Amino acid sequence: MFQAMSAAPTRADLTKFAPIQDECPIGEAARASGVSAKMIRYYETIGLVRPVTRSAANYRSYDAAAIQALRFIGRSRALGFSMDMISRLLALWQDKVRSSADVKALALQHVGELQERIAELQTMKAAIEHVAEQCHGDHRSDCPILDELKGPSLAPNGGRP
Amino acid sequence: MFQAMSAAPTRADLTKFAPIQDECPIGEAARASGVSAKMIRYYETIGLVRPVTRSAANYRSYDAAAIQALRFIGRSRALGFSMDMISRLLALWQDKVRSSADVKALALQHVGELQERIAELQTMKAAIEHVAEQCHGDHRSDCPILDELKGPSLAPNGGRP
DNA sequence: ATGGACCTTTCCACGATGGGAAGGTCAAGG
DNA sequence: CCTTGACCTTCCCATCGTGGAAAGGTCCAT
Repeated sequence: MFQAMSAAPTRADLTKFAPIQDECPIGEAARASGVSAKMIRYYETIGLVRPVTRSAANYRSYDAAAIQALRFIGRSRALGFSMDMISRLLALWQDKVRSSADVKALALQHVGELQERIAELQTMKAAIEHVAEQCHGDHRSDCPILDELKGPSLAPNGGRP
Repeated sequence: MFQAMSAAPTRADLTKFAPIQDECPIGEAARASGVSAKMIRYYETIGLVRPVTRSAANYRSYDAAAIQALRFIGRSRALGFSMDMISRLLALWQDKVRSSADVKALALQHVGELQERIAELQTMKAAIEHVAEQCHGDHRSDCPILDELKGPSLAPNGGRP
């Protein structure tokens, strides 16, 4: 990569990033995609994105397509998709003959998982709010919140009547 | 610990757990508290709970108070409290002269954090549901969900008119 | 005395992210 | 030409809470 020169290439020519193809180093790709350089490298090591070409100085070089893939990942992360799902979404995205049904199924699965987590958190919140309501919340030490956390007191006689 | 014997103790006496004090090894404490043995050891290493006494064979020995503390932690975890908050809750619990106001403040802070996370997840969920609604979800490949993830297409002229 | 259930420590892994060190490279300006 | 500062590279470590597994010691019942 990095251009096929007809004359003998100078050192600068070899190490520079080719503006012809809109290639840029990782920092710029990070800014353009909203994904940190750290994460871009990480996504590469776990195989979420394909390794990009390197400059003569071993710098990663990103073209517009690579940057768009990173942006795709970034937005997917922001919507809470797991790495695993993102990997599948990326595959669908790049598959010209995908069915939108497959994409929708993934999205709805994620919605379901989000709803599950929301319900869990709401259950926690409601439980805490419930006991907190009954806590006078003043200088006194007795506290239904701590009683709730302590759990059912162990019957001293072992439960026998 | 493990009893002060008046006569010369036999080896069995030294290694056995004292039933007088209701002391038990970690497995039983785990069953009794609902916290895994693994986690009990972890809580000890991070200083969340005080190291318990050991038998002559170096086995951890839990009494009723220790088990109740573990149960307290387990229930707090189940309500989503962070280790840090649990540490403060434990301190309040064991503080005879606490103010219930302090407990309530912690609880309400946690409620606020839960609400924040719930709102985040709900935002994600709503965004996905919104685009998913517009996806026909059939054999065709064009898909507003992927369009959303892809993000705003880069203007080919760089945004200039 | 043997076997199986238990205990001990230590190390590794996850998912996703950040921090930092040590060393190479690039571009601009003196 | 050389320096400087911004950038790149790899590698290691930490997070948080949990689990798994290895390697070795103990306990108890048969």
